[in-house]
Amino acid sequence: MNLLSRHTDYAVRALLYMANRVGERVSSMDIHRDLKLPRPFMRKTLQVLQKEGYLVSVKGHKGGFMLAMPPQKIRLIGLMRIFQGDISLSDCLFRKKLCRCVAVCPLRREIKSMEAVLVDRLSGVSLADLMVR
Amino acid sequence: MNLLSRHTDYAVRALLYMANRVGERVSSMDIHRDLKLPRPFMRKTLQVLQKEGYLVSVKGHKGGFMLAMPPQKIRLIGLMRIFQGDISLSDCLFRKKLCRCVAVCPLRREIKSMEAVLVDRLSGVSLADLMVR
DNA sequence: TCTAATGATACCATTATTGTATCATTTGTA
DNA sequence: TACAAATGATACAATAATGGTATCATTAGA
Ligand code: FES
Ligand code: FES
Repeated sequence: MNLLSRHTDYAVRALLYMANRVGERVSSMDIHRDLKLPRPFMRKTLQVLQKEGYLVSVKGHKGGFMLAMPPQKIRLIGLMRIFQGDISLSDCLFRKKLCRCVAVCPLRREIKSMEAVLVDRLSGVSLADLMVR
Repeated sequence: MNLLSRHTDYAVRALLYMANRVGERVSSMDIHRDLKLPRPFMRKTLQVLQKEGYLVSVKGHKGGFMLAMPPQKIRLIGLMRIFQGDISLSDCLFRKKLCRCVAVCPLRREIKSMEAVLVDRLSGVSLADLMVR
């Protein structure tokens, strides 16, 4: 099971890269060169991060990106939500609900429990945590 | 996030249907008629269930399927494993690992914890549980 | 003014999932 | 015995999600 999409994956890597170069302007070219991520695709990732307020961008020659907030504030769950939508498991695991009334569903408590744990664990992870490796 | 594939979904529905008709032979046509599942596709689902030992099949005229075990023994996690493979979150959430050495990864404990909860919760759910709705 | 960068967007490719069709084989029944 | 109704096996097709490329306009430093 794949919890992260490429966009999320690349976002973390790119942000991590920039977190290690605070103060510098980092271009998509830099990241591409050093991290070997497919440039045009990852460029879109960065643009989204900029729109979402995670990055500050400077256009033009010698332009590039910089973190818009400290690594402690960037949390994995936030990035996942941006690129993969809400990680809710919804009311029912099935495509069309199985039980007459969701309120009586014997699976509901399990579903909510799983959901809570996932969100909780992922919320606990910040970019800063990943820097200390 | 979608935890169940169509095959798993259909498997549960079909098995549930049969669990309510113990002793009878249920054909794919019956299920199709009553549950409105796409027949050729769901037929494959049934064939897999047969191969995996969940169903006994009888070929020929008036043939069909029957549960090969009591509903208490059929667990959601088992069906998921068959149709969707292991639900392991693997060692690293990322496509290529982020950390020098997985052993030092700060995410590992979270990953394992999430995995354990998922498997645990899903293991707790049997077909019998879903019948009482 | 040239060049190297981002912004925006349209398009393409790949893969996974979902679904259909077909034919061989089996078996109850008229 | 022939027919019909079922599964077994398998190949094929459609769809959707994901991943990736290309292009052009705009911006700004040298
Ligand atoms: S409503 Fe979905 S399993 Fe009960
Ligand atoms: S090895 Fe994957 S995040 Fe650490």
